[in-house]
Amino acid sequence: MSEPTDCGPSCPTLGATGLPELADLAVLVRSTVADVADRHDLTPMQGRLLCLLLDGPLRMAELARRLGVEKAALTGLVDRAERRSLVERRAVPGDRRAVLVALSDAGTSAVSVFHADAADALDAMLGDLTEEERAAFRRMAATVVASASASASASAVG
Amino acid sequence: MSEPTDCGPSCPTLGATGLPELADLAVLVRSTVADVADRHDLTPMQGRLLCLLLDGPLRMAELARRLGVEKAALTGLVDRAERRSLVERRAVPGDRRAVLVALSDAGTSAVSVFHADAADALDAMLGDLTEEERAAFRRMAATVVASASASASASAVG
DNA sequence: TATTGTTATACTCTATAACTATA
DNA sequence: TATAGTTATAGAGTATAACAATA
Repeated sequence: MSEPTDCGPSCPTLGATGLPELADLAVLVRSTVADVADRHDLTPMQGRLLCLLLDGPLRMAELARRLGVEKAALTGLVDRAERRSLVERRAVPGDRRAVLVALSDAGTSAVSVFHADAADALDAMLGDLTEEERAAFRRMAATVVASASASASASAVG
Repeated sequence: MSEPTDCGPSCPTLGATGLPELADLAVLVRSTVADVADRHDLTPMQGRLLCLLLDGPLRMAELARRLGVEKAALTGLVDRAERRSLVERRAVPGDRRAVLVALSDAGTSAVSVFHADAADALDAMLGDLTEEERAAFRRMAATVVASASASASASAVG
């Protein structure tokens, strides 16, 4: 009989989901954010979409790129968000093919409370770590995300 | 005009997805695991399902609980995995209502390579951290996940 | 011709409610 | 009656391919 969990000295321990700690953490973060979104009557994806628009309107193509979905999928996401009056489509002066997606007033209100609550919930998730650990953890998370973005850009260029 | 990203001294910086570092990290982990699953012709959810069965067969109810989905949703997940010959439904001696879900031979092969590749990919994701940082990071991730599981059990009991 | 976005289609994942079979 | 699981239904999210309009 094989022993699936005994895969060598560097084998990541099987956690709650049978995957490495990092995968378990991601599942936990996801469900935490999903709960917050749910309390604000948003889907998790709508939460992400609205958060991306906090800094200003974006074109469909750019939004799709940042969300990591195909443009055809984004059409549906924006359709549903627009139907719920969270965002609006605007024309781009000078290019009649393009579409700018912007937060509506309702979307702006919704996303500010959602963003604050999500940040609080994720903060609370780290409650068992010391202040120093939390800071280190966030810094390392940011490092990892940044280096991943960097290699993504690099492979897109090269 | 409001400045959505300026929400006070403890405001988590808007990252790649407009959410805190932890949310960005979760998105990154998710997409990394999804890529690995895709290379093995699995959906990410099938990957999780199979990993949970690595330690042995589980009942539908227990599997649903561990995956964090409703039992009705699990029926579909198991249907599709069974249709692809990754898992099989077995009878539970002594309770003819119950169903045990077990890895098939094909599922066992599939999950071992998937699990190893996912672990490697997540390891590689931490490549920009030092050895000590990686260890600390994994330990903190495990702590956070464990304390979340603990409070989940506590609220289920109390 | 190339680019921007939408439509058409098909799937996975998910929840809720109603149901069947068994305990 | 209570529990284990399925069926029915509806909707979100996703990809691929084909398309329209504009550049």
